[in-house]
Amino acid sequence: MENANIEVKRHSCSHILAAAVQELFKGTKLGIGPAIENGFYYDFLSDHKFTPEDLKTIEKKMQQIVASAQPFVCQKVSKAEALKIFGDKGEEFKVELIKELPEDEITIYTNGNFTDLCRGPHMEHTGKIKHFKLTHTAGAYWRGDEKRPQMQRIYGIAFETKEELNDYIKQQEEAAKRDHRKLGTDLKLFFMDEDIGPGLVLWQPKGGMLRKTLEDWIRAENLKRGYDMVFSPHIARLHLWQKSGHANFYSENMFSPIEVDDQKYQLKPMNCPFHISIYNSELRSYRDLPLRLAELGTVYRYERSGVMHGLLRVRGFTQDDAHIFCTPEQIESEVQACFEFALHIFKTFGFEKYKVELSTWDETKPENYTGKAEDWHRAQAALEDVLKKNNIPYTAQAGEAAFYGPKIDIKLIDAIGRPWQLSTIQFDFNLPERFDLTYIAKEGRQRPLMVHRAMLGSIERFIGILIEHYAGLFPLWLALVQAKILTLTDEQIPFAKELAQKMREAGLRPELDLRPEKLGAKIRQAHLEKVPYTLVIGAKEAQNKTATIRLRSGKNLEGVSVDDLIAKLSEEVKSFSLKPYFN
RNA sequence: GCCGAGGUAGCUCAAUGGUUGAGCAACGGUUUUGUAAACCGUAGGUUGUGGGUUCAAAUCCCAUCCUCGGCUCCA
Repeated sequence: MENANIEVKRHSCSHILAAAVQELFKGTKLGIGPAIENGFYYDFLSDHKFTPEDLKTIEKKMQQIVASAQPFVCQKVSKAEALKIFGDKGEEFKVELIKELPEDEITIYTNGNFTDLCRGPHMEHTGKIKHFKLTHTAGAYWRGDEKRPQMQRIYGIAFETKEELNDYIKQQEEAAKRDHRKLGTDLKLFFMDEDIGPGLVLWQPKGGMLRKTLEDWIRAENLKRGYDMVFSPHIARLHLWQKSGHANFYSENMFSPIEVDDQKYQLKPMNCPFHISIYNSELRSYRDLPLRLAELGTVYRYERSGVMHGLLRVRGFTQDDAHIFCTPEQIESEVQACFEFALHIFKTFGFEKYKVELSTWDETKPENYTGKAEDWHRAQAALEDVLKKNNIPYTAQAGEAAFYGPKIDIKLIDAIGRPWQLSTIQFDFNLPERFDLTYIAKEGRQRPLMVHRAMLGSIERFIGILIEHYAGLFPLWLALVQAKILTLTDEQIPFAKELAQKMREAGLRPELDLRPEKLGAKIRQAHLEKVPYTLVIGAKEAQNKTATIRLRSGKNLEGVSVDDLIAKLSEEVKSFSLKPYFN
């Protein structure tokens, strides 16, 4: 009830915004202005460039419209009348929309001097909307088509109460604090260098440790599940990509070829053709299947310059890629295993907010796809089945499959609510044909099915998401530095070093802070570095071979014996626990 | 790629046409310290890069690179 109401209010807000803009900037043409999550926007075409100062002026004008409590008047008009009304005003975009409306009767809403094409409903008058704020402007193509004119979009937020509005603003500020780009700099994890190039990541030692830990883990998980680890080069003859078809249908996303000895080589945008070559390097029997080839494969893709985003969208990244070659009978169990793998990952890292999408073909246009209809049906049924069996809510996206096969995608929501794709399980009916993959079965030569899958998606993106998910407070097994050992005076240096060595020997990652600083300063430093456990070593501790553990919460545990400390920490690491053992 | 906003010390920011500055970090010294910042000092910059206007440019203009917010596209 309340929700429906706020939607209406947000939508009314966009009308008030448009009214204010048209009054302040004569000749501004209107695009569309819907309600969105948390607010609204309106698209405008104007010679004037809207600045942040303009937003303040527009907001003031909006407040005036609110104060004058103009009624929203709904009128039903014929299509012809509507075309005349908006045509006379020169609202070419509205005219285009009206022409496409199937109905003959069209509703328009008027408040004050402002009239807009609109399905409604609205509040009874403009005075009902109080708690809104214009936030930012952006460019947006008319109807999302980059060949059409680009308009200026003004975004705003709107809530029922002032408290909700302020809470939202505060929440956005909190989210900004856990932005992985900010934490990446603060915690010295990674950075980009102008001299190296956009979308190309440099990992500093702390970020490198995090990455190595994650990579070791995912390798081990792959091996547990019957994958074989392979390696492949970063470039290959352009010929390979012509054979695979990438040079044709994927060229927009590829770096230009490199010429060597009159031969063209291509930086790899994908790992598939390499794994296929490995498959083809031996004569395969049905007994070899399923064959699961996995690689942390670094790929390079040309991303348009405006789309890079920290670690979440880069030009060079490492996929935890694998290709499964199997018989038709093995599809169900392989898909099930992949999906369980994905769920295991999400559970391990404590991800709860994600959405699953099933993309299938458009049954009416089989000519747009490669592969046999029976393979499509079987694969799609297997994908759908596994989602149903596991009771996973999902969005079915008919017609969204790639031309080469159906897929399941899992997207995670970042700190400010944007979705990012991580896991994907895709069938590929194209490459086995192109590379003439076969295996020998009782019935003779058969074509294997191929499943392409990435679980983390890419190491870069996954770490970006992890940083935001934990706000930099990594669980012990992933923590760059697991315990920071602080000495009170120089007297304790030998014991501190001994403790650090014992921890290292147990496979833990300690770091020493032996500076002649006050304890408070060292504590503060360790806190800012978001170290899970801070170990304070004074005369007492050195004498008794103990440590005082300061937790992230600020709580202290005194007199913990070195052996107990190491045993518990090792246990915590081994269990991949999301909760600290000492708390 | 497109629209818009930006780029000043390692980090966060100040300086609106008139000698680039502060805090933190770094370095040197003093302090040997019990739970979120000890004190004094030193060094650090071709203001992203290239060009132009001007007696004079971080500041104005042009180009270019990079970053950010979106659009479009995607792991």
